[in-house]
Amino acid sequence: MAITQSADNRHSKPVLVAVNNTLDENDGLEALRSHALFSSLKSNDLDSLIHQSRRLRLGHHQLLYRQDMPAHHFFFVLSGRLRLYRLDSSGIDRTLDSIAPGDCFAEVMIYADPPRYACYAEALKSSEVLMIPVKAYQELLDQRPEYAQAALRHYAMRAVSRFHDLEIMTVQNARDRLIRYLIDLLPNGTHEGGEVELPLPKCLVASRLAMQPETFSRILADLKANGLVRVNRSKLFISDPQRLIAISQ
Amino acid sequence: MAITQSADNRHSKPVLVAVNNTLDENDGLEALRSHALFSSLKSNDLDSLIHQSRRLRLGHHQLLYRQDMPAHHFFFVLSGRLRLYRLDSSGIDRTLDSIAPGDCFAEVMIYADPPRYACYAEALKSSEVLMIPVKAYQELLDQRPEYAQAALRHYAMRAVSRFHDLEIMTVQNARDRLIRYLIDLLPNGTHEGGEVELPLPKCLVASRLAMQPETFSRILADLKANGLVRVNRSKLFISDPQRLIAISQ
DNA sequence: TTGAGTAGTTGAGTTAAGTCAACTATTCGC
DNA sequence: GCGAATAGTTGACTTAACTCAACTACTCAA
Repeated sequence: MAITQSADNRHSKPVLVAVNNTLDENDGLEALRSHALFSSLKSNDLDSLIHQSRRLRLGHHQLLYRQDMPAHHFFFVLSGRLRLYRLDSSGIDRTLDSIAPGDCFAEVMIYADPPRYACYAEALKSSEVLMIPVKAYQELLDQRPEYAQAALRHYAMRAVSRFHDLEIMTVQNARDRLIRYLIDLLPNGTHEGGEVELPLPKCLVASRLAMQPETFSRILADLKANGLVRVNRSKLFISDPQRLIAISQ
Repeated sequence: MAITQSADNRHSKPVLVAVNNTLDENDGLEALRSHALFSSLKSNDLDSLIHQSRRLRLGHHQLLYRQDMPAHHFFFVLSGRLRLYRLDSSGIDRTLDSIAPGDCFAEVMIYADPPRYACYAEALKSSEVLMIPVKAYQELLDQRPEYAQAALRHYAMRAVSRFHDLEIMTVQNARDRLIRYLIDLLPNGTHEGGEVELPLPKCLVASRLAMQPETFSRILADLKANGLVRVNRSKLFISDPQRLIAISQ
């Protein structure tokens, strides 16, 4: 069955209206089975949850949900990439996070009353997500309270991760914020160099780090000129993270 | 029995060494019973948890725990006030949160492996905290998995709250960050004015908002000169929050 | 109560980062 | 593969915020 959704883009558009395709294909669900939230679930419990979920395709810049909208679903990213952002009273768009395939998100407001999304979520490119009904998950937790431990662990990690994000933002100058952001993207910590891919377009990384796109561009050009990073589109190669850290002081 | 603790202050000192006073006094525990984490606990389960906990007095500037220290306890504030901070590689002290009586904290790393504290915690003035052993709480959750739901709700709220803190920090100028910080301190939202008390000394609020103390002082002086706030030590009176929001654009 | 130490304020000069504008490069839909 | 729209870069100029310094006001403990 077709995915029914209002197809508008950007801030102006209505969002998810109704979706009724059943999830008959099984591809992409291995990642779901190995996610920390679901790996402890008994096979039939997970199957039941998946059965009640829907697969949803999103186009470039398509909005998945709005801030303060009642939250009936949470999401698992099968492919593509999404971003979370908030709009303040003056309508300024503040990017707060990006979500990659294999990530589970939007759980944050589930236990608020009434449950509402804490931000906007939109696709950065064409993406596919699994919509998991909050009600189905809560019923599962009611039946098997031992599953809550995995959820607890997941939330605790998320809180620590946001705490760390906040730490970076208390760094007072733009260059050092950017350097710390890049270091955190390195998979193997600070001892090994490596290639990192910016999880957002540069202008949105700039917004996430509370600086102007021009400032971001200039800082990156300067790091490049000093041989600290090599830049190839959204891919950055950092050969010596220790040197980067050293200059950020 | 006496509280045994190395009594040094500030960054140099060792911390909690051993504590062995039993919690025989009962005052201050009503707040604990009404905390979201514990209010759903059966009376005897909570009593057992309290029985395994210890009351701890902290002096002004005394350190409770260090970042990366194994986390054997989490804490409930009975009186006083604490702050959470991190030290980066250059030793700069970054204040990230303050904790008031009735708050429960340090839970964040409990489910990491190995469980470790994600930051430093120190008393801002003489304070009293309840040290709850992580092990005792985990055993309780193992026995009664239904209790995990309350913990889940608590963590979810914390994650949203950190998310919101992050949003403020993506605001690019110091004045608007300070205004949004003040607005968030108002108990009744933005429609009513009121008096707020800064939860940290001004120099630490400045650090929390990624600005210099001088900048903080100048912005506050300017808001005062424009009749937007009245300042009395750490107490601020905001008569018209809407006007404050209006100028922050 | 006093005096040392910390916290907060104010001024003057400097610098980092924002703004505006012009331009180039890239992406995506047709 | 073309062209419009978006994203990214660079330069010139302006402004917000930092730095350093001098000072005042608290706080706490002897």
